[in-house]
Amino acid sequence: MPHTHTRHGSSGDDLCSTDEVKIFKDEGDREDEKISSENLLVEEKSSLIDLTESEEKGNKTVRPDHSPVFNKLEPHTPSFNMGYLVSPYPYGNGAPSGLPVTMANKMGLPPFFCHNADPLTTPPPAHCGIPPYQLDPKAMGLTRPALYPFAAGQYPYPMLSPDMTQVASWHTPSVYTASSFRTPYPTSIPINTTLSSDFPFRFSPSLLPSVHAASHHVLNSHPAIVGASSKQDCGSQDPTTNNRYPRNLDSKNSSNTQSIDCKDSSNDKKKPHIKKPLNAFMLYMKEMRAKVVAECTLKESAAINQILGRRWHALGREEQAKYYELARRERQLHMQMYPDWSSRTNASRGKKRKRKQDAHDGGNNMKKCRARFGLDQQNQWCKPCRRKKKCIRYMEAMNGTGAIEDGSGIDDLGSQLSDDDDDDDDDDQLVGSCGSGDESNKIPDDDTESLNQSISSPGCLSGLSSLQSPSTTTSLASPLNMNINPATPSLLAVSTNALMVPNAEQGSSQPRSESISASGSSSGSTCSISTTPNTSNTVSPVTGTTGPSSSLAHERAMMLGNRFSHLGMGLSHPIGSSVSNKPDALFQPHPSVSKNKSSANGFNGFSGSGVPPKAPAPVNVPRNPIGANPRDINNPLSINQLTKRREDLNVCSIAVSDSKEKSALGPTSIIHHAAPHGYHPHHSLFNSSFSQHFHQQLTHHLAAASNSESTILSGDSHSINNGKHTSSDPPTNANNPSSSAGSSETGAISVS
DNA sequence: CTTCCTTTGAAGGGT
DNA sequence: ACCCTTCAAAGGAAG
Repeated sequence: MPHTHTRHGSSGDDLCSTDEVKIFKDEGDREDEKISSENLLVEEKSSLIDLTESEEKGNKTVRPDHSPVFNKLEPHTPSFNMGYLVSPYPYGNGAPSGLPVTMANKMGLPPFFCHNADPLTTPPPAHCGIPPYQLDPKAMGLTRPALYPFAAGQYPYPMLSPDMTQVASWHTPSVYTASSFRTPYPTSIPINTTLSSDFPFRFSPSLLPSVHAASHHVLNSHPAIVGASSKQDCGSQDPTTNNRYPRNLDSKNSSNTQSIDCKDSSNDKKKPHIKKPLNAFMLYMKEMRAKVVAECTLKESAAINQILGRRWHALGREEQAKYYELARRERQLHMQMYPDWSSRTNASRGKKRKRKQDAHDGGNNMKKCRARFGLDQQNQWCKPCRRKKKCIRYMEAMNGTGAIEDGSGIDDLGSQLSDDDDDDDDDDQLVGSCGSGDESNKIPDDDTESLNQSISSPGCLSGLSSLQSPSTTTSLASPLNMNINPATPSLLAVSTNALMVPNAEQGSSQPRSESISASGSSSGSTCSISTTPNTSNTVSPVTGTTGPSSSLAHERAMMLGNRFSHLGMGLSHPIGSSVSNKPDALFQPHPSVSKNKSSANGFNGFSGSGVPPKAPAPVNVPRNPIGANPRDINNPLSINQLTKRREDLNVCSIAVSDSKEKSALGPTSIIHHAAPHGYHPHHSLFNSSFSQHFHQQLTHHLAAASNSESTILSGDSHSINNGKHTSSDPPTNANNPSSSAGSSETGAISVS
């Protein structure tokens, strides 16, 4: 519900786009009220409302005291709940932790977060073993947790000293030089210094300290502006702007948007690129990214984002509410700062749009590796190609976009198609798995297509995930559910089913077996992953026997390993993880359904299988929000691939694959087996043992599987699922009555 | 050097 | 009203 589909058309008038508030209004507000004593969130909200109203009335300059909250920003006010006296970024690397102290506590931020019990002094979470530096209270004003001392490109995890440097440089413009921090609001905009206090964390991180030390920072640093001043490139530092801060620009941003802007608006240099205010999730991401990076050793943002997305869903409603609140404030502030600004302004960068479209049309290079090396040599494919990200997307584009002119697209399409029929087959299956299937399929597939399209996500994979994602239907905050199968624990299953079914039902030209196989092998998310090429030929996906067999099997095994590792990894919640003090939603048996948090829903899937049957199977287990389900195979494959631990698994999986084929079984068997063991709250344990276990299981299955794969699969899935997930399976099966193998696999997948 | 990837949410435009 | 698209952050990877 966070994103209840309440259209904000009017949002413009109503700055407060109360969407979030509305969202949580029912439950969230109540909860907030409950906890209001703690964090005064309610007050804030109300104050915000007032603020908003008053603001709407037109006084942008006069806002100082509107928000008690902001007033609370007063550095020395430990009680402050929403403001960020401390750098919002717990990590020296600049990852924001916009969480208010109280929030931080709730969210389980590491103790050091509140290190001296003085929020102000809170050192940047030297998460990862880096001892929090001691702040000199005297220096408080000056000192600020190393906010952005590092180059954006760096995630200097062990960032420690930065503080010192930062402190030293605090007053110097250079502070922001390399910072990822955004540019300040243009001074042109009349900003009341008091306003500084009003800045929500995103705006304020650097600003907060400013309350004491330098209000001037405030004036200059609105992150939203990627100012014309930004890079030297444009060379046009806005004269009006304080020169000291022009460099605040995020290097990346500056490079990207900026350059564009500069070129485009070379004429009007002064037009700074005003960025969109960050939404709740973005704020969350910004804050948690570093943490995730540290935990997972991932660096690839895409993968990290996937994890973050899961965590976001796993996040308690309250916590989310806070972020929504922050986001709302930020929007408000942004509105105030730039009354004339509209997203369309930035949207003017239609170029990007065109580019994307072009990409869809012509992404020749998408299959480059494929075309070049062929299926046989997948190991030589580039990583994306292996993941089939683009390929998938491409296919989706083809299918989704009305097959792109079939004939017309012949250039690219034709070439590609011609290039790799094999690939296409694969992709087709992928597509099929994704639900779009062939054009032939697609045509009839209104539903499917709609699904795909509705899924804004570019890739099939993402599509699935997004599909899974409550956001499309429900949000985390929302009681999810909404699904076909409330009971279905597995997003994947759901998504898969949803996508798949239409094809199957519509009697697509393709044999159902294919679609199933695709789903099975790929197991959904797997669209990307498993899209193993061979599936096209195989009657049953499971049968690794057909086709590219060894290499494919090998790769598939790897994929499985990766994915599986991912279960342990990305999702794994490090014990020490700051994500939440409260039992990790992801890995805890479902706390209390009573709590009725959406987040709770998140784990159901996992808990469902992972949690010992003893747990009363929530009858109506809502569908897991995207990523909420740790076992969601759909989740970031890339994550696994990027992870260290993954390597181990890969090795295992590889070995296994060498042993031969049947990787397809992997997912199912593995997952199911894992489940029986029950979920170990200690994810470390889970991880470590998990890989071994995984390997063993996989081996076993490989050995045994040769015979009765389908049988085993179905058996496993059902046996395992019988507890909570059974419900999930049935639909799948029901949907895919056709092939036992498919169903079994699907079921297996659904487990995840 | 630019774009992609990936996530969710907000917002605007189009139908 | 609904759907679709773009953009916001981030940083590695690929083109």
